[in-house]
Amino acid sequence: MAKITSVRGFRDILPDETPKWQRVEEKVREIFFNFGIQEIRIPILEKTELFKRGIGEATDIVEKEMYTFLDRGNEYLTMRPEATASVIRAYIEHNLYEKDPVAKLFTIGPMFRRERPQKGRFRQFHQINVEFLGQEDPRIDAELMSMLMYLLGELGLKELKLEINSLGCDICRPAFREKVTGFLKDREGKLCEDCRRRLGTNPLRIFDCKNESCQETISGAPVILDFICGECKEHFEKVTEHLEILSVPSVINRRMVRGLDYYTRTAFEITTQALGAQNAVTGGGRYDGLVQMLGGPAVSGIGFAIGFDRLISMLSDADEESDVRPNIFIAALGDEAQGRAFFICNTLRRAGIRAEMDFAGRSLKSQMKRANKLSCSHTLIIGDKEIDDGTAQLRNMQDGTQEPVNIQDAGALIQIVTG
RNA sequence: GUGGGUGUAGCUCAGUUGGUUAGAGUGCCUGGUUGUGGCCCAGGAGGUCGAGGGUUCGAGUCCCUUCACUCACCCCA
Repeated sequence: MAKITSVRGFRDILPDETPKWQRVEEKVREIFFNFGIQEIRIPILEKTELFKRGIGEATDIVEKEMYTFLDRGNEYLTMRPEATASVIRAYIEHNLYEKDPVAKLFTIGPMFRRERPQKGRFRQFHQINVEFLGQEDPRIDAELMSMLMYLLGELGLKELKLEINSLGCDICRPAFREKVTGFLKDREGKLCEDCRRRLGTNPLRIFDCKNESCQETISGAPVILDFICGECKEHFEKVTEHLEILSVPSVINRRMVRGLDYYTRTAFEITTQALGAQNAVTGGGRYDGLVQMLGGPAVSGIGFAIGFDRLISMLSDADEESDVRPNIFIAALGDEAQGRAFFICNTLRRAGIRAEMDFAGRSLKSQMKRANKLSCSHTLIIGDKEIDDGTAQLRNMQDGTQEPVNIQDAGALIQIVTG
């Protein structure tokens, strides 16, 4: 029979790697708890309309990357390409703002985008997502980024670069957009094919183009920071000011724009050299109009998404500490001893001790080898001799010492093992 | 969607100008002790050489097609 493989861009995370994921998740939860961020769990499938309206029809994500299908109920559904829209949808749907105008939420889970896979990019990938809703104060922006840098630092990441920019608001961005479009229209011939297309769809993205000629052209273009309105300007200044107060190093990247339409004012990105071409570990920003756009009240918001897979790939394998909890292997010789071992093994597990045994009737030597491989702290040896006198040999695998223990007395055994 | 690279044992990889039975290391199993792990030694299992077609007396090796993986563009986390 031919093997069935996983779907392209969808991968298995094998037992060797899962402890790393668990450790990161544990740390993340701990830090979020201290910052008062609560978990929300949202569905993987949403109505397609949610993302069209939330992320923007003209974005690459919606235009060509979503897993969208017609459900049997004749309704278009989409596997979520990001979490923010869903979190906001839930926030509105359950009237969470009536209960508490301020909400700090996180969610962790898989996202789906049908892109060509490469290093740090999968079709199913995982994000750690945080949304702060109902607070417009620039100190919130600073706090959010500060926490993020702290979190990544705690996880052991080094040489992170926090880049920030302001994208303006509904009032000042359209005017700026026109300015840029006008400027570039005059120089259209110097732009690459993609950028000429962007000129009509999303001209601000041209700032991100890596093509040299485009960069040269755009270098003379107006920059959004020079055009944002007074309020946006003040907001941005306060953000940088409070980042400094918290000693969070950041650089202003006047050309950074983001690929999702909902961002307003503060936009940021954290990059690292360690990831290859897909160098963004985290991206985020403010989205003051999104809640309303999705049918909710006028509530402002800011959030970010950490690329979980990318984060994991940056963590060295070396700093993974091995589990030192007590761990016993029960080596049994003969049918009767095996029966005995079966009972003891399961009793120990219920008493909170990790216990393993072998059912294949292997030689003692082979069972010892297995105990060693599983890095067991102890091995309990039960054979005919032990059945006869009601004791078993308990071997300490570190120093090789052995002592007899009463196999009827599980309590005494547990005591020795847990030391 | 576009371009480059790579497909040989569970894993990491050798394999010469095309030549007989395709190798190594590691992992796995067994033995070296009648009931004792790590180190060492010996043996064993494990491969449709990604798939399909072609050239040839003969293909892992050359050619074509295709698929997968991978890196980059694009875009993003």
